[in-house]
Amino acid sequence: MLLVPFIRENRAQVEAGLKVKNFKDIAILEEIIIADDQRREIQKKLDDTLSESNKIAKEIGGLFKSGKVEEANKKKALTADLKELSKTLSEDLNSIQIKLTELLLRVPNVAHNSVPKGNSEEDNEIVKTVGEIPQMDKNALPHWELAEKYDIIDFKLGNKITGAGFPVYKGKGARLQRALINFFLDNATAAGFREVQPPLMVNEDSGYGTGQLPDKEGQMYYVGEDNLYLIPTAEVPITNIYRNTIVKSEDFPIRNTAYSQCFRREAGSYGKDVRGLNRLHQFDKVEIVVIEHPDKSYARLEEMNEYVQSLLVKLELPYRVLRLCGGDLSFTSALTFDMEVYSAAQKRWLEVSSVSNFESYQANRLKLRFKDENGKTQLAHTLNGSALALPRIVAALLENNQCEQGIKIPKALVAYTGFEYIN
RNA sequence: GGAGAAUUGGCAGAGUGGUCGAAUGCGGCGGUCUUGAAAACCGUUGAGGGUCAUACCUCCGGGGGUUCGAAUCCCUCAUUCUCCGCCA
Repeated sequence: MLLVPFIRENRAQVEAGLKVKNFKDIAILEEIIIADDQRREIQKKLDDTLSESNKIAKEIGGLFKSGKVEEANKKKALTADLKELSKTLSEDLNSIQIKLTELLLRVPNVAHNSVPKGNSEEDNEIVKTVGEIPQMDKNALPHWELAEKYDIIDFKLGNKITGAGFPVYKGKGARLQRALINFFLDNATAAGFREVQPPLMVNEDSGYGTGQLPDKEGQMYYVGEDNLYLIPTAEVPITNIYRNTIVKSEDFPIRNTAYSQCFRREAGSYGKDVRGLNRLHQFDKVEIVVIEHPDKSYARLEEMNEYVQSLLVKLELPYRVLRLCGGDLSFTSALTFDMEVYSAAQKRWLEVSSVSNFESYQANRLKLRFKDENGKTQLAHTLNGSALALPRIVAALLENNQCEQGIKIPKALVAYTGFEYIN
C-alpha cells in the first residue's frame, strides 16, 4: 500500500509508474487525496471535541476533590453534547478511514523506472541467456514420463491419496527432493542468510501483512475451523516476523531464508501448464527474504539476482533472466526479475524463480520501520525471491539430463543425493 | 478440551476510577569527572495522528461497553503460566 504523503509529494512519478503497469484508474489518486483531506478535517474536529471534554472532566475531578459536589454535577450536563458530537465524529472518522484504506488497497505498487512497458509476458525483456540449449533426440521423454519410467514421482498415487497436483515422490525421487532442499539451504546460509523454519499456517493479520489478503484470498487454502491459511510461500511467515516492528538500521541488511512446503489452490489453471510438475497444489521451495534500507534495496536486488543465478549455474541448467514488463509485474512489486530454466523435452522455458523489490509497499502494510540517521522512523524496503522452487528444477533436471544410463545428477548435487544416476 | 491466575514502555516491575503516557530499577543515548576506560553524578530516552513549529488528540494484549472521567470496573477474543484430561 502506498503512503498518502508519498502520493501527494510525488504525483507525477506515481502516475508514470502506474501507467507503466497499465493501471487504468489513475483518477483514484484524486479520490484518495480528497478522502485524506476529509480524514484530516474530521480528525481535527474530533480532537478539538475530545480536548474540550477532557478539560471539563478534569475540572469536575477537581471540584469533587474540593467537595463542591453540586457544582460538579452541574458541569456534567455540559459534556452531554460533546459526547454526542464526538461519537458521531469518531464514527465518521472510522468510515472515512475504511474508505481511504479501501481506495489505497486498489492502487498497485509503482513500477521502478527501469521497468519496460508492455502488456504480457511477450513483452518481458530478456536480460541474458546462459548455457547451451540441449538438443535432444526424437525419443526424448517429458519429465512426467521419465518420472513413471524410473518410478520416482507418482502422480496417480497422489490422485488417489489426495487429488490432482499432490504427487508422491518415491525412492530416488524423494531423495532428490531432500538433496535439493539441503543444497539450496546450504548455499543460502553460505551467502549470509539466516535459516528459519516458519509455521506453514498463518493467521489473517499475516495474510494482510504481505498482501495475500484480501485480493488473493481464493488462492490460499483456508482452514475455517481455526481461521488460518496454508502458506502459498514462505515469504508470508518470514516477512511477517517483522510485522509491527522497528528494526535497527545497523542490522541492515536483514537476510532470512527458509525451506517450506507451499500450498496453492491454483484455481483457474489448466492444460499444458499443469501437466506433470509444471504446476502443483503442494510443492517445495526455499525462499530468501531481505529487509533493507531504502537507499540500498536495489543493490541488494542485484545481489539476490546474482545469487539465484549462481544456483542455476551449479546445477548446470541453461537459463535466462527476464526483466518483467509493466503488464506482467505483480501488484505489489516495483521491479522483478524472473529466472527461467529450459526444459528440453517440453521445449519451453519454465519459471523457477522470481526476485522482487517491493520497496516500502509491503512494509507499509506490515508497519515495518527503522530509525534513520536523523532518528526519524521510516518504512524499510522488503525484497524476496525463490532460491529455488523445486518442481520445475526437477522437471528440467530429468528432461535435460536423460541419457542411456538414466538421469545424470549434476556434480554439485551428487554429494547431496549420494548417487550419480537415477536408473 | 476443563478449572484457575496473568498480559503495563527495549527489559524488569509499580500503579484498582480523577492532574498517569504511566513510579522505580536495568539497559540505550548525551554530558561532567578521567591520560583513557570503569565507577560515580547530571540530563535524556515509546509509537501514531496533527502543526511551519507549538498546542492538541489517540494508544497500558485485541475488540466492545459503563462513567463527566478507565491502565484501573464490565463483556468478549487472543496469548502466557499452573493444575486436570488427551497426546506425537
